[in-house]
Amino acid sequence: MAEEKLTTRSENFSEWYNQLVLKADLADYAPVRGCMVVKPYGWTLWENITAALDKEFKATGHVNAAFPTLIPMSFFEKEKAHVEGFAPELAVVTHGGGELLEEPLVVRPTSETIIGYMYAKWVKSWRDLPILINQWGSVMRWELRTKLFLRTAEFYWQEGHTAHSNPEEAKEEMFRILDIYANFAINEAALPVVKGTKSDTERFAGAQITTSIEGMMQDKKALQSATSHYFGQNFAKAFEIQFVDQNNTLQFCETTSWGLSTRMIGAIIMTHGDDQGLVLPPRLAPIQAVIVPIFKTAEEKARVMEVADRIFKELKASGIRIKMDDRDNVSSGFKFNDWEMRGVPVRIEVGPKDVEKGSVALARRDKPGREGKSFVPQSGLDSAVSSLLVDIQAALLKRATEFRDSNIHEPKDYDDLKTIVSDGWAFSYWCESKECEAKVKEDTKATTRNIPFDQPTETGSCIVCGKPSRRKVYFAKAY
RNA sequence: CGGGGCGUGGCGCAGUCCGGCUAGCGCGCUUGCUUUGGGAGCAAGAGGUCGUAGGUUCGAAUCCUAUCGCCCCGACCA
Repeated sequence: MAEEKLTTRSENFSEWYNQLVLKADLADYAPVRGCMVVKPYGWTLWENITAALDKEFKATGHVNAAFPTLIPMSFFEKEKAHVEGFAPELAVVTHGGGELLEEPLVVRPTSETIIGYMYAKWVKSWRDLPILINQWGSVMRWELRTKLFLRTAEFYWQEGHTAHSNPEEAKEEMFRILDIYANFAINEAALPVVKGTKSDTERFAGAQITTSIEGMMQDKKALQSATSHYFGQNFAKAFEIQFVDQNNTLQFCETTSWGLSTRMIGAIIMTHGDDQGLVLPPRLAPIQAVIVPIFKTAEEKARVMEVADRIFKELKASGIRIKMDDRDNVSSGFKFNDWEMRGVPVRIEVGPKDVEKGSVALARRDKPGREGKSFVPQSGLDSAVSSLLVDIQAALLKRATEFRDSNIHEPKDYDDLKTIVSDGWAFSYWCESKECEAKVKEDTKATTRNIPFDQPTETGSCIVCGKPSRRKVYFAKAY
């Protein structure tokens, strides 16, 4: 329950975020360092996210399965880059049943290895391909610096793992999924994201190509919101995932993996939230509209509740996720603030005056105060609320897109780049060398986020070294 | 891992330097009455091995030793 004012975003963005997560009732700190409890309200939001994605995965031919949490340590040593990437953050089980284990077991930080092992068992012929499996679950990475939803030791996600007979099909899969992520982010979460390819240094451990969607948070830092990887034959060779093709030749598979996590919730918070609290996109909000009845006397209560109950039933019947706040131990003013903290898109106030006039007060969460409040007739309220939800969804995307666009700049020279990334994203030509990337990071703490797919046709020169460059990249400080 | 800070009712803190009666305060919680259109008021209550263990002392939240944990700041990560 919300009881006090939030630290404002301008005072301390990080503190604003920490307080908001707790006060909006999304999650709480668990007794184990770096672990979180996702509370029912936060989990319902996650369920709405998973439902939308799961539908798209299935529509594109994927099926769900479950692989074990524990993975033999030796599996990680089979792919060199993979083990080097993940070794520092593995949690390892050394004992079972009171006995020291012969081989330590890793609590999965991601499942490429065990799934690769299983795929090797399952794939014999080109007829077995492609394999398109997704898993919903949690993974563990021993993080040193944690933050609820953005970086916790254990987090929830989906990981898709596919095996194909040729590189074209595998790459197509990688791009198909990235599109699903981007469309989800834009259309469901109202997050304007950029799609692109990661640089060599930012690539996933063991991948040949990593693509990502990147969003800009209100502090102008970038947040990688989902990734889709093409592995080539790296994991197929490490785990001997082989098939006999139509010409009776033994071939290695081409594999991919892709994931989207509860970090998405962090992106929603930091993109849409304001100083009153959480602001949820209507399509994902656990509660889309809340009714706050207002009355003084028992006689008023009877009249108000009759109308409020009728409205509740009507809106529910029209498919709106609606909540009646009939608590009698807190004031109406408290309820207004409370639901604003939780980010409910629409509030419907019903008081004695509304009963007389046949109206209600509608307040939209994306425009706090008087500006977002209007008085509408009770008749036809279901369609009024439905269209308001659509308006809010669109307004959130528009606002976030304008914010992002007004904070991406093209630097004239290297000094200009330094200035830009101190408070925004820089978009510029880059020669794609590790050296220039490292120099920017050292000078500014900004990293390359991704190289967007949409590129100008003409070439340019690297913003760091001046060498001829084919593509532009986003530089930004990132979470 | 390096640097800084903190452990006292559910939460936020005071008290610790300089040991002393029954460990306080705010918020929240319970009950009752009055309230309710932007974070209500009054009254009466419940709730604490002072992180843990050991030591010094007539007496320890306070002094000593050890230990555990958490938060913040610096190198990797969805």
